[in-house]
This record gives sequence, C-alpha cells and structure tokens, in this order.
Amino acid sequence: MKINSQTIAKNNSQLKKLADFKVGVDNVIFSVDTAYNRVLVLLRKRNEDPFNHYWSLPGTLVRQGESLTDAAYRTLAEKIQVDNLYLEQLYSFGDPGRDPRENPSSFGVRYLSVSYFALVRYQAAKIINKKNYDISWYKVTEIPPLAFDHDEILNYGWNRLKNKLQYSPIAFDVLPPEFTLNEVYQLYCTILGEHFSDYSNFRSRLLKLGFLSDTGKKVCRGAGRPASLYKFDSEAFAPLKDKPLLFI
Amino acid sequence: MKINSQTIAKNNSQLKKLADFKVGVDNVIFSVDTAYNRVLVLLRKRNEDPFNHYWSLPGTLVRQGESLTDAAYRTLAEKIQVDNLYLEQLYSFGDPGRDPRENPSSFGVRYLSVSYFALVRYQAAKIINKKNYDISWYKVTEIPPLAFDHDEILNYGWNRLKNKLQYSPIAFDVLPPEFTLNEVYQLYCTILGEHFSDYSNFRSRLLKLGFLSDTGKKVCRGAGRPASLYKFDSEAFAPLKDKPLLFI
DNA sequence: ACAAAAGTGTTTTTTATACACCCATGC
DNA sequence: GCATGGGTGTATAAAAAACACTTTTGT
Repeated sequence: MKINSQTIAKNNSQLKKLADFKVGVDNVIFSVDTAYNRVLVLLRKRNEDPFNHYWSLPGTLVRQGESLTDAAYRTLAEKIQVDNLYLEQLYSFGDPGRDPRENPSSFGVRYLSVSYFALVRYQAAKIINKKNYDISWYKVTEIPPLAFDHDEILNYGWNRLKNKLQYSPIAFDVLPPEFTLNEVYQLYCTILGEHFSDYSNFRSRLLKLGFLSDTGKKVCRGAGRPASLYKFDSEAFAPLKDKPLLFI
Repeated sequence: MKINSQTIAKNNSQLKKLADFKVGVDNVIFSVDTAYNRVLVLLRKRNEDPFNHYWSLPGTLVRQGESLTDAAYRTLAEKIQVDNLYLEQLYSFGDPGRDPRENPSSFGVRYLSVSYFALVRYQAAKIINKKNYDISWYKVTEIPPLAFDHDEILNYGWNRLKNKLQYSPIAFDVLPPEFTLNEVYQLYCTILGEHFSDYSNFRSRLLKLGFLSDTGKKVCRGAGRPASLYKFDSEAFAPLKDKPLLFI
C-alpha cells in the first residue's frame, strides 16, 4: 500500500475540528441448520428512517457506561434467546457518509459501527418477536439488499466465519455439550462446502488433536450403527490455545 | 463463551442515555532493522495530561470529515516520512474507563480507540522531530510502561504482525522494489525468530509460489557469490489472493 | 438379508525437514 | 587457496488425500 498524494494534501489543510461520534454495535449473527445444510444470518427489518423497511443487521447504539461487548450481547439478547454462543469483534466502520443521518448542519456528528460476529446454535435459538418489527433468519446465500453498509459488514463476517472455523474450536461453542463426530462434520460441511475434506480423514485428524473425549455413550439416529457421543475437553485444549492449529 | 447473568441483569436496567464518543486512532507502527536483527515500534512521549511523560502509541483524534484510515495516515505522516508501507485496522478499544479524561460529570463522553497496525521500511523511515515531544523507535522486546491501554494494543499488533507475515505478502510492501532472497529471509527471521525454517527450504517454498521473478541482475554484498535480485510480481500474485496461503 | 450409518485401516501422493554439496566472489 | 555467502539437490520423515473395508444397527 502506498501513501497517495491526496492523503498528504488533506493532511496539510487545517480542518482541526474534532468529530463527535455516536458509536453503534452491529452484529453478524450466524447459525447453522445442518438438517437443511444451510448457513443462516439473523436480520431485522427496520421500521424507522433512514432505510425504513430495509433489512439490516441487528444493532444498537452504545449507552453511557456500557462496554462495546455488553452492547453486542444486549442486542443479541433482545432478538433471540440462546444458550451458548461464540462472539468476537469484527471490524469498525466509521468513514464519513456511511450513515445518512450525518449531515453538515448537525455539527459533524458521525456514526461509527463496531461490528461483532456471533455464532449461535440454531436448534437452541428462539426468536423474540415483539412489537412491529420483524426478525428473521436468512440464508447467507440469499440476502436481500441491506441498509447502510451492512452488506459489506455481513460479507466481512462471513469470511471471518469460514476462516475462524479452520483454526479455532468455535464449532464446539455451538454444538450441544455432547455430540457425534458426524454432527461436527455436518457443521463443517455446511459452512465450508462438502469438498473440504473426506469424512474419515476429518475424523482421524480431529481425534488426533486430542481434545475430544469419548463419553462412552452411544446414540442412534434412525438406521445404521450407533454413534459415540464425544465432548470437548477444554483442559486438553488449553495447551493448544494460541498455537497455529488447523482443524480441517 | 456463555452469556452470563450479569449481562442479562444489566440489560434490564433501563439506562437508555446514549454515550457520546470522541474517536481516536492509535497506530502500532513496526519496522524491522535486519542489520541488528530487531523489530522496532514507534513510540511517542506524551507532553500533556493524562499520562504526562509516559510513552504512548502515536495517535490522534478523528476530525470532522476525516475517515479513520486518513486519520491513521495523518498520524503516521506527522511522525515519520516513509515511502512504502503496509497498513490495516487492528481492533477497537472502547470500554468505559479506558481513558481517565472520561468522568461522570462530563455527560458520559467516552474515548474510543480504533487501532491500526503498520509496517514500514526501517531504512527509508525518517523521524520528524519537531516541537518538544519525543518520537523514538523502541525494540519490541524492551517496551517501557505505556499510557492508557496501549500495552494491550501493542501486544495485539505484535501478534497480528507475526501471524500476518505467515500467510500474507506484507513483507514485500516493506522491502525495496528489488531484493535478494536472503533479505526476505532475514526479515522473516527477525520477526519470527531464527528457528522458523531452514534457509534453503524457505527459499524453495517461496519460489515455488511463483510470484517472485528473477530480474537477472546480480548484487554483491561483501564476500561471497553475488545474489540474484528478485521482484514481487503482483500480477502473478493476484490469483493467489484470498487463498489460505502459507509463506513459511 | 440388506441398507444405512459408524468407524478402522491401507495405499498413494504430497509436503516438510534436515542436511550435504556445488558455485561464484573477495581477499 | 580458502573463507564467505549464494544456490541446488537429495534422502528421510511426516502429513494429506483417496478409498477400501469392517462393524453395528433398523427394517
């Protein structure tokens, strides 16, 4: 990346007045419906200007005394009930003009969005539907036009999800406490596509990492041999933390 | 990660007043002095409260009409002259209480820091020393106590540098246009430590990726056989972009 | 018995690692 | 010649990929 001359020129012009910001948090909330083999994103239909009637990412403005993470959790808790989830900060979008509420007459108030990325368990997530705004899961492949720059934020989150899955154990935050290896495989297939790995290779690599322990319990899913239930052993995972680890 | 009950409790208490933010940009600016085998960070000594006389990351508050990236470039350009550099957003720190200038009587004005991570070429970087504040390179292994939460930000940036180097061609943004393979190797050694890879293996892996082209020119560095000068071929790299690529 | 799903093992290919060795230059 | 750094090749070990095969259930 190079410093361009425009940047330098802008630096020299003395527009020293500081911008005032409202800071919002926008969440890209994913869930995985392995039964139908699809990744879903939680969207909210706006019922106020700007972008009235557009779909958008669930978000909120940060309140006095509230941390960014708390604001992200609050938004999430207002829209859905979940048990476990994975949540992390994504990226901050704050360029002038990204929110139409900014206008020259409003003393330069700007809207900065700190985006968060969440992965929740689809089966355990219950949408809280109150008042007259709509909340709904959308397939990540069929997203309607979104308000503001939320398309860009969503895309950023979608890339993060696919990458994170490969070197971080976020899948186990979103699986039930006890799960079959096939359930793990289905989750990976749904997010990364079916061609990422053969089941038997995936299986042996995952077990060799040594942080999944066999509970001894068996479970039947219709026909076929009963599957072993495994659980995530966070103690066994601890030493692997911060290591450049690949799960697939 | 689990939703804890404190979060829920906080949600229900209705403290609906929005926070007002000043948004700052803090830069973790790295350079690599391969001659002395050390990674350096640019620090600035504060000459105002809070944290007067502490060292800190070079930063600035965002002005009206200014994008976050522009603010990052402006800070950089005020402190050092560089030719090429790599710059990307790191993380946003905005929890209440991170800046002592926040106080209950100031109507909840908060200070949010959007941090950026930069890598510049040490040999080409000239420090601009004006007025009475000090700017200096510090070895990343010998950082003094920093103002605010800048230790945490620096640590975050240092991890990003080490990771990014392994799957992204940021090294070539900071090398001269034509370079020897040994110069690339030295850069990697300095940042990742000498034990990351054998030189001959590093060399063949890098060349096999196919985006370095031999200029045919030779250069002598004291004794020994003259080395070939290579250059980064961005056209050949283009198809590799967005691929999960490892350079070491 | 047979289909379906779980689980194991084996072969082949590719990639990583650790070196040994040759090449071109300065002194 | 010989030390020095540049550059190539090779043997070995490890890991990834492809796929054949066995085990245990439901029907």
